[in-house]
Amino acid sequence: MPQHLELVQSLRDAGHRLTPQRESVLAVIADSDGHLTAEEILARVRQRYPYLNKSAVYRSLDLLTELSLVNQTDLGHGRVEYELHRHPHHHHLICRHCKGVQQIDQAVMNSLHKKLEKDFGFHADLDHFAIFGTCHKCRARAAKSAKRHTH
Amino acid sequence: MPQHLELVQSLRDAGHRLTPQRESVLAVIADSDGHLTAEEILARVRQRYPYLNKSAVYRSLDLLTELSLVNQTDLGHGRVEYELHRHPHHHHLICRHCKGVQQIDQAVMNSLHKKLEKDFGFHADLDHFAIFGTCHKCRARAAKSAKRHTH
DNA sequence: GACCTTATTGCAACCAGTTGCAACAAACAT
DNA sequence: ATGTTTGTTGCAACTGGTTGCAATAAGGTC
Repeated sequence: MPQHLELVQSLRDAGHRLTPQRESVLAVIADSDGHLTAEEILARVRQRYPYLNKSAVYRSLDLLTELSLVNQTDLGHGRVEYELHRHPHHHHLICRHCKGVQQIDQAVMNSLHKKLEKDFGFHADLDHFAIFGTCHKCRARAAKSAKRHTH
Repeated sequence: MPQHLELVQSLRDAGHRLTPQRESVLAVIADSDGHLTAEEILARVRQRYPYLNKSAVYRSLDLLTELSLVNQTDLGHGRVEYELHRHPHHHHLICRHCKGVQQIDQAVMNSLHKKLEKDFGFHADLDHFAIFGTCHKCRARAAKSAKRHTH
């Protein structure tokens, strides 16, 4: 069974209706292996199904995210990026200063994930996480110019 | 020395100009102990300094965040919330289903923080983190209705 | 197949936040 | 004090995303 039909089945099993809009959005995401913005998804869907409103795209994406079929990631580019929820995941370290993005492995989160599960019964969506901070290059640069708290 | 003057000093030490706009924004945040939205900040600043544009507020907040004087948190309320960067921090577990927010202690992040520092030289802003996922109540509920992948 | 219920869509107005650019003013030098 | 430099602001237009509501259509029932 093609992947997106399997996903469509998850949708229906969860009690949601299958509309051509939703099916197209899901198919486009399943066909792509990278991140897609909502605008890209809208454009691609319209190639095969031109009757699509942007509200429907956003609403579909929110639903698919809620069902854990899709990941939403804000990499600080001013728009959210969407992709199929896959295993294993990776995460992103994003520098607030130089805007650089560095990919890191899922494994880094394993112990945190377990801890949240154990201590709080909370199932965290730690797949495809965006962590903001300062990369080692920018830290060195900042240390020079900052003479704070030395008075 | 009052707190916000100390913060003002950090601004100047980092090579930025001190404008009445920035000073007012910082003073308002330093005066409040909870989260403030940009709109609330704008309204409060205008009580003491009416000549303030919303762009200046957002630009000030971005700068203050970059200097680690302020935290920005997206708790899923549709707008970002701002507050003074304080120690020790806390974090939030936010349920995507019931939208419930649960506060957890900074300590949960300690080992992750150290690992990112050690392995990647990355200084993560893990203070005031928002972690989305599913709380234990909603997990139980979801397990019932989802018959996915059982075919 | 026709009917009914109610989830979903399209639309247009809206909201939070961003941007390009000309006008302005902090900080520094004279 | 005055002038110069250049970082910062105000403004208005814009962007990505959301919302309320009437119209539509998916999926179930007979």
